[in-house]
Amino acid sequence: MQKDPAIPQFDLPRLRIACRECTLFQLCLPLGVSEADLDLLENIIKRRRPVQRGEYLFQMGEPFESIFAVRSGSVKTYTLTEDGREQVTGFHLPGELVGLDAIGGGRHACTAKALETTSVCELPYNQLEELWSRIPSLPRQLVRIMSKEVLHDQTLMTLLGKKSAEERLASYLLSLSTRLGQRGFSSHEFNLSMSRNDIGNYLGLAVETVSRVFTRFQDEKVLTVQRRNVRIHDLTALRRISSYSNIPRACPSAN
Amino acid sequence: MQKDPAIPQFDLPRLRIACRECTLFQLCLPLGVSEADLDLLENIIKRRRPVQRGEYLFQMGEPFESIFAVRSGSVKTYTLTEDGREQVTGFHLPGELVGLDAIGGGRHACTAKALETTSVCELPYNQLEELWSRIPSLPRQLVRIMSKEVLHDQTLMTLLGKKSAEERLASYLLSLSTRLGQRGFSSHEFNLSMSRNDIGNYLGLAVETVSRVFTRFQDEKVLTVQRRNVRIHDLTALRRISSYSNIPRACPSAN
DNA sequence: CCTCCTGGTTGACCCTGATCATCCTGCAAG
DNA sequence: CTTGCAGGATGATCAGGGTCAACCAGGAGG
Repeated sequence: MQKDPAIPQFDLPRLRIACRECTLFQLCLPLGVSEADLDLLENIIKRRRPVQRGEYLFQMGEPFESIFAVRSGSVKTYTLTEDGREQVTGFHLPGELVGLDAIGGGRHACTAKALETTSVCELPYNQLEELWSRIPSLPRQLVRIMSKEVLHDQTLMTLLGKKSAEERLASYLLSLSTRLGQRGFSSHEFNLSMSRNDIGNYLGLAVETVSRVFTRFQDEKVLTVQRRNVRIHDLTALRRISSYSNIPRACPSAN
Repeated sequence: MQKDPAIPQFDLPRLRIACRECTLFQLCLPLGVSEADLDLLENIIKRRRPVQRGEYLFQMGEPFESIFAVRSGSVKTYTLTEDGREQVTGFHLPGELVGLDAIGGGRHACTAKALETTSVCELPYNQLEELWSRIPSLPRQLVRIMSKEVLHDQTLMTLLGKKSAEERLASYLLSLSTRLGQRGFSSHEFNLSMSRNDIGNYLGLAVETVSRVFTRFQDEKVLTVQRRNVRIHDLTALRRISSYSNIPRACPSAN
């Protein structure tokens, strides 16, 4: 536990990393914003002290104020179903935006919780909107990001509707692998910041099934896993498993 | 089959319904656009001749040019998976936008096919973007709509990941019922424009299961269904079924 | 060092829903 | 009227993965 007051000399410079120096520049909202306009954008960004594991960025039902960009660490978002159970809606890595689903409703539709020590940039949405007229690439990029989000969700729907347990976990690991790779981390060895419980919840599987499939993958020499550490040995195999090729009997080719 | 050339006196006035007279105004993109700016928007809208059942608005892989607003009828969108099978990603009713998932990628990520005779407004996206500087409420409304789309997809993920066959179909019918209601149609009797096949595909169920659940609902006097016609008798029951209340044993309340 | 506790693994069993096969129904074309 | 056919319904069987129960491993705290 740290003290609340400002922590001046040490943390401040670390927190003040400018967008133009940020390694995530290419993956984040500022993409396409000109050098000159970047200052305008940076002025509204609130850079927070790192969020500790288990702490919230925001909670479901809270009035919507800001969207957040993950700078380092990872965040899980989840909703509560009518009967109070958790539904994990996503895991967010550095460069990804969190809170987009709240723009339309005015309140947060999900809760965002840090899975590990995480730092984020907070973008007050009202101020962001005000910049749109001066930086037209800003709304354009936001819409593009949201479009990709929709696309991603559709992939997930296919996964949940059509894929087997093995296909789901393989797809999931591949997604993590490529996303981590794009961010400069190793794409064949990494630590899972989320529990088996979260993974299962996200993939529509029971924890036990996640465990079993992990061991099956291990038996087949596709990867090694011990606790949260994953080492992928055979990326090709993983890809083969993930794109499900259950022999379609006669290709019904619905109308 | 009609001739290609203009069809002047009869069709033109019907096709030229202005946004301000459109019953879908409240549900569509122009919401929030001022009376004065509406003309600017209308100038870029291409109103097409009705699309016949089975015809395409666009197909997967085509370069992205426009988004579409459904004016009447209905549209299904679907992608093809690696092995050539169909994955239905959504059904679109009047007032809803189609093609949003292509903005980020430059090509259409899904195919949009009319389920019945359908009329749409085509909005060339480049021109739409150019209007943003003059009509700031336009990008704001678009982002809001996309945010709701993301939200909707998340609900669907829950459905696919956690709900039983009965819960899925009940949720689906309720969604249709309310959406049709909002558009001035009856919310307790309607015709399904999509086949059992499409429904099953969308909900992650086999056709046979959809059939069986329909008959089960009928046995329980929740609704009557013959072929495509659905009459809901007990909306409350349907709601009860849809919000799954499988007694959670001990509420694992994952961390 | 022992204890507790959370998160993870493994085994036994069962149930929901997929698959396969057959049949039914309404409709369009000849 | 007959034929053909797509879409839909229904029954029998089977399996993937959920559920329950027990067990294990590592880290925190006394």
